Amino acid sequence: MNTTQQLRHRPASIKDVARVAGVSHSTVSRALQNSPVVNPKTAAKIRRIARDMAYRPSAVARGLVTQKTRTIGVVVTTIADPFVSEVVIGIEMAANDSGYSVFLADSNADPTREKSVVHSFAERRVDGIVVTSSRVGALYTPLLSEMMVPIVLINNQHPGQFVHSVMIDNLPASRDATNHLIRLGHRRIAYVGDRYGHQSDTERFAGYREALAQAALPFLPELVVHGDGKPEGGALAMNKLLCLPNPPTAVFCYNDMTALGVLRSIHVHGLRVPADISLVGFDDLFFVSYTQPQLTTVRQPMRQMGRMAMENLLKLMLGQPSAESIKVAAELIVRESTAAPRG
Amino acid sequence: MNTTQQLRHRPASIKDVARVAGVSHSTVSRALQNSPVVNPKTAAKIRRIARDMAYRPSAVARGLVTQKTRTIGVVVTTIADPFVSEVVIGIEMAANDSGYSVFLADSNADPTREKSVVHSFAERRVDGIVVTSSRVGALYTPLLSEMMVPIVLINNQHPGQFVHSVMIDNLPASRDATNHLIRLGHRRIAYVGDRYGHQSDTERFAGYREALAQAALPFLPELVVHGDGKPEGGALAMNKLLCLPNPPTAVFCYNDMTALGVLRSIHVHGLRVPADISLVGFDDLFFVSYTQPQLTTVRQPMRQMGRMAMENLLKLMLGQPSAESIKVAAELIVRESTAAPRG
DNA sequence: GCCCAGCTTGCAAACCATCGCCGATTAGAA
DNA sequence: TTCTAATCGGCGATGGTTTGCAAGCTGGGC
Repeated sequence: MNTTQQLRHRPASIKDVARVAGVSHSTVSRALQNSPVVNPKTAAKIRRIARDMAYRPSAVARGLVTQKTRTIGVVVTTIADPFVSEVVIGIEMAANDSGYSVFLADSNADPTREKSVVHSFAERRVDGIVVTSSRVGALYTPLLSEMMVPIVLINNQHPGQFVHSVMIDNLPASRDATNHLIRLGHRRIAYVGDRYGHQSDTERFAGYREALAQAALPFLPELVVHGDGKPEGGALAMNKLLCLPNPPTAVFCYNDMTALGVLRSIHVHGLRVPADISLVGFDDLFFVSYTQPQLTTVRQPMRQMGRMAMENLLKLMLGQPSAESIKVAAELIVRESTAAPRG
Repeated sequence: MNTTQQLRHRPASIKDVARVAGVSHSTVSRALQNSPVVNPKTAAKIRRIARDMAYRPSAVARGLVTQKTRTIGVVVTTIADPFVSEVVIGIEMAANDSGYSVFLADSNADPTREKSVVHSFAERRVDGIVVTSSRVGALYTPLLSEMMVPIVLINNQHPGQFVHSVMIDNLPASRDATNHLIRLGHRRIAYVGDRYGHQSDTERFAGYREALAQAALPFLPELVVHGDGKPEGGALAMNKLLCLPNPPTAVFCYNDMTALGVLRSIHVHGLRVPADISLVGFDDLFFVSYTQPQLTTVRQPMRQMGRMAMENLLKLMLGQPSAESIKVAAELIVRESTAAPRG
């Protein structure tokens, strides 16, 4: 049952390899880095021995001398959010392509956790940080920049010279989505937002208003409600809308998770999508092509955004010039959940 | 735009703190570890100075001398799978509670990636590894054990003294789910599995057969099809079942992702759940309470399983005795997608 | 007034790699 | 044969911590 004894074994060090190969440890180091100064035959021999001994250079020792860990930290509110996990995949793939490993930390939007996450990243001496969080706490950013490490924010912006960002171009995306509903003939279009104060929400809301204004439709404050970016909040918010004396004929949601709850609420009230109410989401998460009906939504290239964030971070870490803020275009995906209003 | 200059700044080292405090660096080290041998007044002073200087001990230097990195590696097929991300949350929370950081790596079930992931974990000198993968490649496990590092597998088992595991108790869970359908009066119950050769699939299939046998129902091979653990595969598999001259009246799926595709396929064919066909999933992912209808499924305590894996790993790393294989019970959650067969 | 015990604190080694610098070996040319 | 230069490889410092050991200082007991 207990295997402690064998597990205590130390991995081979560069000196072990050197001893076996009959050379100094510096030569081993150079040979394994394909340095041109070491004799090809010696190098080949060393490499063979290293392979046979299953030698793996210690990244921790290397990190100590080079002062670079080739490690990045990724902070997310929760990896359980499908949007977040898609982004993380993009980050991780790009990181791996460049030989970086990623530390993952969930903050759960808890200030205490956020603080401890940042501290732990600081102690680990990560070379850079990517933050995917709908909200970058005021308390939080100074902490981050104090580390003197490049940071890239996803779908969030923050003044500060240490902090770059990759964002979806919310305004036109949300304008397009709202326009789509307007063109179908809807006049009472609701907006179900995220919690207050989140930047993406503010921008998407602005796009919604802009589209209404351009179509000379009145803005009706009672048609704007707020969820929590999750299905539960969406359902609750939709319940409110359905209690209105004159409910909306179409609903534009802050994101797909919210739309999922909204859809449920509509069904529970015995109404149908899109016959009674049209519905548009945001993100294009995997499950929205499997809801009944399939959801019309705004696609964010999540993996690509993750990749771009990492590539931006890489430039930052190498001291190369890079864009302070990258905006990426979203795409409206029309599926089955939107139609002309009844009558 | 470019901030290289300031970013090149080095974080304070223990010697910097020592210089300011007018003591040796060893005293600083001891003071910050609350060692009882250092004078309380000196310790307090050192701690204050360290705080003011925003000193963070370097985990990399510490790792080099202690030969422990307080770091674990987590390998997953893909973090985009909601089952996986829930498990990872559990792992991460438990890891954080004990001061461990986690390296995340997606393998995408690609042997080349798997190999490079293991190598990178080896170089990083992780103290332990958790693997959440439906399949632990034959190629893969020897690589892992060669590292001489404790490993915990989730929903997977593999002979080997280095490898422990946390598993859902598939057989009774799947028997219960099938029995639920049998009790409702179904006699033609299909099983939509994962790809061949995955252990969970084999066990869930066994539970299904056992329930049929106990109820003296015939086993009908044509009612067993295989997806890929994802919605796409589920939809394809269900299409096949619906082409049968005598299609099933109920379907038990390997997992919820598969069930999502199955549900879609049923709708596309103009049939309804549960009126025409009953449907049972497995996992209880967040979205199955938001499908139409809400899915009856088998709940796996995913976060808890992640936590247990980490706690088991912790014991292993400390050389404490620990269970080789932990089985956790699943729970059938009856919702709206199951009913008595028509007629 | 002296010795010794017991607190504190400092010294130095060790962990494992990288890399600048210098010395040694060898080959080639004069 | 000897000198030069090129090629190859070793020495040792370095990075930031932990920790065993030794030494310094203080104060108490005789």
